[in-house]
Amino acid sequence: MPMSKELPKAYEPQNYEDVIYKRWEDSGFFNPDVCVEKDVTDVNAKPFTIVLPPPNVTGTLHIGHAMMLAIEDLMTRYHRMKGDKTLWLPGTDHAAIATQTKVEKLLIEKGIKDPKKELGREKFLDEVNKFAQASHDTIVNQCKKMGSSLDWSREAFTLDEPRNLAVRTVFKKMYDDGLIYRGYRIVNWCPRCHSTLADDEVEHKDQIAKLYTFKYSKDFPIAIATTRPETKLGDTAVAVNSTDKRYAKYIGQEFVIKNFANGTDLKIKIIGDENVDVNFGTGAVGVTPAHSFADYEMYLKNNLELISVIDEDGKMTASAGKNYQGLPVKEARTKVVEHLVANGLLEKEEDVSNSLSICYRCGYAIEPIPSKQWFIDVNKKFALGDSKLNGIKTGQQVSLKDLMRQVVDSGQIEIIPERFSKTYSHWINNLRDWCISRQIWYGHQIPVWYCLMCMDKNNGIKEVLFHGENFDRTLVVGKRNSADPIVSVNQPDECPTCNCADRAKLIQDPDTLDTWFSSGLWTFSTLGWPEKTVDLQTFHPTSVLETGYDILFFWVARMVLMTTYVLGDIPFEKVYMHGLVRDEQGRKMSKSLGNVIDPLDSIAKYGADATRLSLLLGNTPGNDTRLSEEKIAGFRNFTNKLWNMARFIIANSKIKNQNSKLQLKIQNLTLADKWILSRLDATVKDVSENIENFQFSAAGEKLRDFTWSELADWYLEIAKIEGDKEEILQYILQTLLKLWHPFMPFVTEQIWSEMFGIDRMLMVESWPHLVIPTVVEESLNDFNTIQLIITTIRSARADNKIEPNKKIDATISAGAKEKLLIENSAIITGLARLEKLTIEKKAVKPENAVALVCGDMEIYLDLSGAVDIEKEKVRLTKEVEATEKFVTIMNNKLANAEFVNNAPPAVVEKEKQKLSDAQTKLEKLQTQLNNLK
RNA sequence: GGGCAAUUAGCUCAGUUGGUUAGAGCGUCUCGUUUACACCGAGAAGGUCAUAGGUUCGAAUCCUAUAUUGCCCACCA
Repeated sequence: MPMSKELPKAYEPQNYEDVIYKRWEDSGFFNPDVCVEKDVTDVNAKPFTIVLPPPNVTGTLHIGHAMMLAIEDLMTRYHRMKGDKTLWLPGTDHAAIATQTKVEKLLIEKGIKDPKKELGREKFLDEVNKFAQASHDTIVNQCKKMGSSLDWSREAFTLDEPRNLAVRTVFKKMYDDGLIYRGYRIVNWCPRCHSTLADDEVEHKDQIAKLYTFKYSKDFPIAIATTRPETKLGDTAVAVNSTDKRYAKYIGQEFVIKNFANGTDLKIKIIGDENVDVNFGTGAVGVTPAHSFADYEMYLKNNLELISVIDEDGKMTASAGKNYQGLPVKEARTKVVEHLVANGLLEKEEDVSNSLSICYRCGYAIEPIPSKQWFIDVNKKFALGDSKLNGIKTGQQVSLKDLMRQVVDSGQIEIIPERFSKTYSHWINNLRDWCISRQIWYGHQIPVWYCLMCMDKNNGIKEVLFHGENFDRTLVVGKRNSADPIVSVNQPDECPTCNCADRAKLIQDPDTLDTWFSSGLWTFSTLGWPEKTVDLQTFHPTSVLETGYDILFFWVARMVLMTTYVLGDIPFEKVYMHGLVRDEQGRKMSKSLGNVIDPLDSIAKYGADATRLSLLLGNTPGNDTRLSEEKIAGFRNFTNKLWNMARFIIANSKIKNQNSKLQLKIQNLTLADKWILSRLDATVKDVSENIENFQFSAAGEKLRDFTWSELADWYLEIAKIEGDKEEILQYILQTLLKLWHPFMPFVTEQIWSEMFGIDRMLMVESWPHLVIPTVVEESLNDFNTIQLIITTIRSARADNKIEPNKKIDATISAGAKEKLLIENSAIITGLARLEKLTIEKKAVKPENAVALVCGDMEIYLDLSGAVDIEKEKVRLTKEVEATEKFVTIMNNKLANAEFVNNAPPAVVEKEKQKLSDAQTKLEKLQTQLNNLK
């Protein structure tokens, strides 16, 4: 492959990106089983695994996903180059409620009024699957556009057959261990989604509500306050604090209110409860066991009656009386209030702020209603099988909560940033049993069957068994004598109780599982569990789980729960949490605000590399970050800068380096060479460390600073002056491309291929190591001296408005540094644009020269009368003042015995050096100032 | 109501265990078509690190209050 020396002047990402991705993919190197011949072959290659947090198949990826992909690809590419056996495993999530809701909406827009009813379960699911497939394809394409080096051969879906088997297997195991149970209790119900929600799927929105204070009837002795008068039709008690002198005497009494609010009769028992706040409202609470979690607790404690007055559609039930039956809650509220007013029962109506519970998927108000549902018991103790958990023995009695808490407390799982560990612990402490059944069709159907034969032989107890539109809602069946349903991984052939083998009599629970049940298994279900696969053995526990802090509870905690329970092991060693991507004003990006940055647009306009950099740099772990188009454009500029640096180096290189096994000759290096190499080494070291420590932004910033401010601004310019640098420039460029590759894979790979052809891919090159055995501290200082001289002269030129093209003469009085300056005078002359440079040991000020202080040297510039003496005086005076101030501060500091005695000697020594430097400088400045006068 | 965070240059943010005369990018100003790059180069201006106390030889950094902002959790009816 001949070297192309004519690279285009500007880097145009769209000309290369797709081609490069295809080349990567075709190479097979995304798959860790495909080996690469490495310079250093590590037979014991360490596995490094990340599972991709599966994006929901509800649509397309947003910029937050792009950030996730950028960070994970960075880690993946870094570890791959380091020689680890690196797997980044892709997949998508069926996102049950979200996807079903979305498809329903789309079908309604298409003109189907009630999609579920009109299509039926099977046809409706066909529609959902079609949508999910299309969405999946878009997502995969977007991942590729971002340059994600995912191993597509292992792709998984939370609802595919292998994952379904994992779900069924875990369900059965949990049921057998007594951790899954079916119970009748208050659940969060979304009347719009027609399903239960887990506690953490409920969001809270602050609102101003009306608080009504009233009595049930004229004869009732206690007034109560409520924001939901319509629920009072289901009240069965009034709770007061037993220490409350006003009401204590009533505790234990029962009152009957005839035809409350023209609805129904109420039987109210007065109970004492310590949780009632004497100072809020009237100090008395109407207890509605069926529609309040708190009241439900009182119901259990006090053996009250439970009357359900709101149904699954958010409408009043028959129990509320026939005047209310079928009314939406808001209308019922109005009606109750009207009654209270009309009968003089309302004592007060005031505005209070409280929080409204809403569904996190659709925003609709949640109703707490009693319902029979499946739950996971998080407090029940069970014997843990094989334990690889720190501090928990095999066979030990533990609860799921114990497991979740222990692995983080013990440090076996590290959460980054650390503060999220606290949030996590707090959440676990407040965790209640997890309601896992959902009354929707899209998802893993619960692996439970009921035998109709057994149920027919009922003992007279009736209950509504199932929910759901399509299921016969009037199906009222008896409780089986044997209370246990049939829980099985696969459809049972016969009923173990009555032995009937008629499959038609065995009906499966129509409900599906919470989507997080299946995503909780993600780290091991994707690796083939419940089969004992090589993948599972090799890649589990995974190394890092990288995700947004917004799903710490939903997902991260659930994975910890499931994995510790099922495998007795942790799902991942580290959790790295990134923040949200916001717009330039700090607002959330949303379609309605029109402030969305679509990653695909950004890639099309600025390239995938620039898009990635804008998401990787300038932020810190766990903190939200603001993104603007200007920021992305800035990084586009940088990719172009790198391109042009490479263009320059390649164009000036005579070396046809086909194998890149470049042996740098460390002898015969100039000062600048030593400097840049030691800076490069330091950069390699810093960048590696930063990446290992999850400081991706810091890593990228250091790399950028090296690339732009040191390599481009200084060394490349020096290389033009000193010449004969092909070898070292090649070395630097190659190393630099490797370092940048995890951040911006496309442009680096493209440059690499311009140098070596397409047969050798940068993606699988070895991560660079250090070349200079020891850091040459002296070289660094010496080079800094040269830099300082050049900047000082440049600055003086600018201050005195010397034309950039006009060359001037300079004399440097250098003392001990004379030799150094003579050796590097070409650099100084070139970069400071000098005609003639004279270096002397002793200061002799030429005629018409302006004098500058530069460290412990003096510089005289022949500006041929261009100097503005007055301006120069002002400048010098300012500098004298600043230096004087500093000298004073340092003098005081060093005169302070306590500082000298207490501070570490190294610090004191450093301060002394600073002072003496400053004093030398001050003397010279003052002399110069005096000379001007 | 409880908890967590943030408050540093005009803007966006760094500042890793207390030892800096407090940094970067963008923006601003001045100058510039030097054959890698105007998606560029050179130079410059700009901050009493929210406020008030305290600890310390030494505080942007640790502690205590206060203010403002954001987020999370929570059954005050």
